Amino acid sequence: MLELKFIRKNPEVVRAALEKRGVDFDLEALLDLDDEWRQKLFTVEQLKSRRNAVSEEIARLKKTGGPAKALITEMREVSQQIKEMDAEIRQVEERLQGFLLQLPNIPHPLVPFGRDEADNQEIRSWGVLPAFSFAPRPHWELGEALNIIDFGRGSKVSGARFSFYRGAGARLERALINFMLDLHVDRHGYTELFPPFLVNGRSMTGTGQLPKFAADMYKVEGEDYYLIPTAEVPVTNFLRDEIVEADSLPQKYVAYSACFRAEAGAAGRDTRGLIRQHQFNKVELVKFCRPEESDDELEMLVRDAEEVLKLLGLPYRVVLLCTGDLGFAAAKTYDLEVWMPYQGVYREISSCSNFTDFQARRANIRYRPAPKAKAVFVHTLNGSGLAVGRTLAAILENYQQPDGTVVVPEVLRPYMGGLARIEPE
RNA sequence: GGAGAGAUGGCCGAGUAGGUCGAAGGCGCUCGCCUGCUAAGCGAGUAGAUGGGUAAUAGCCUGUCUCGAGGGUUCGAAUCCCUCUCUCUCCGCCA
Repeated sequence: MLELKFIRKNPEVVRAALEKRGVDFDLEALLDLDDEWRQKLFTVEQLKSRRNAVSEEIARLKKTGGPAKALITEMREVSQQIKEMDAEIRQVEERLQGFLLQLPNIPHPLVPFGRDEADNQEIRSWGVLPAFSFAPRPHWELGEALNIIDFGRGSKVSGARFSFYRGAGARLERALINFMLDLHVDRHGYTELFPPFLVNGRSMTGTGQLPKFAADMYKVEGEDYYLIPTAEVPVTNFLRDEIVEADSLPQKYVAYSACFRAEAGAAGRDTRGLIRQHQFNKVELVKFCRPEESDDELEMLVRDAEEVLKLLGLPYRVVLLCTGDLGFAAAKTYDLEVWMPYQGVYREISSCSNFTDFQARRANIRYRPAPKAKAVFVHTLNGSGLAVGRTLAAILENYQQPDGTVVVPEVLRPYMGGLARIEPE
């Protein structure tokens, strides 16, 4: 959410941001509404001021036995007016709030202009693409042949885009989660959280999923519970409505969670394999920091996520999203894309964003720069570190052998009971 | 799920026969004084949000709202009524 005052004073900045994003938004309507709101507010506050003054006067008169009758009658009238105006103002505020919640964040100045993902900028790449003496197979074939992933039973038990991991597959998934958590906790200094997987509507609004993206999420029927699409939601809302200690910043958290996505509108894309599932596992990194730190913190966040891929020996590249591809709440985003040999493309495996104060304003997370100073909004950042299902898929494809077995990356073996190679059972 | 108790400022905690209560007191914090240092002591200050005015960021003046949330009664509500949420205790159930 942007600050109303900021929009009021810098409408051209907001307009330019919307244009860069290619977003259609009726800024004029918002500004008109703001005008209307302030006018009404001023009028009703004058009435209230009078009522407060006269009420005191009445109290005084009653004490001294003076005549208060006429005043009371008059105030009855005024109170009625106030009630009506308050109702009007509430309506205007609701509409105003509706507008504000739909307004995306302003892109960081360094974000390249572009229409869609084709205009994203490659920043750097790492690793040597594996050379195969045979045609590399897709991870879903490998997974089924090795009997470590079961898509058929997943759709029987739940539906399309659900799956079971089995045997070494289940263990590999778990190994990846533990490996990532350990890395970020022990080496990168994050504090581990294990969050709730169901959150309330207020939390979803805090991070920006609601009200705009309700269709992408699962909701528990009849209750104010949503299945989280990412641990970003519970972890960012961890500090909601709080004023945190200045010297506690930056605060860095890492959390494993299952993630649930309805993926409305994605039908037909990536129908096979682990790439796009309704439920998947992810290890998420979340940071809260001072505004002046967030640029650097984003760079460090990306490095922390990259480290996972390096240690796993998976080739990847880092891409800076252009204005048109940038997410609703993000000011700047780097995607990490891992090499997928079967399709011969890089696929997103992590998305690392600086949300500046956009989420913090919605979620009301602040800190005091100095002991007596006014509390200001922190900056929030997050990034996958990494999406586990996609990582497992990448391992299967990159580490596959001519005989269909898959070599387990060195760093995961301690987590796999020493297993060095996955063979069919 | 059942029964009961509670929700007040950064924290603790007064305040219910409705009217100078945005709120006593304490702690904490800030500034100053005092003091070889530290501690103690003394004095002053110390909620947030928001509209308007003024001021080239600070600040200052002024209005409004906020005592869990929402609604109601009333000229006037922290105080009365209704609904909801959360917390605690006991019971039940359960991993």
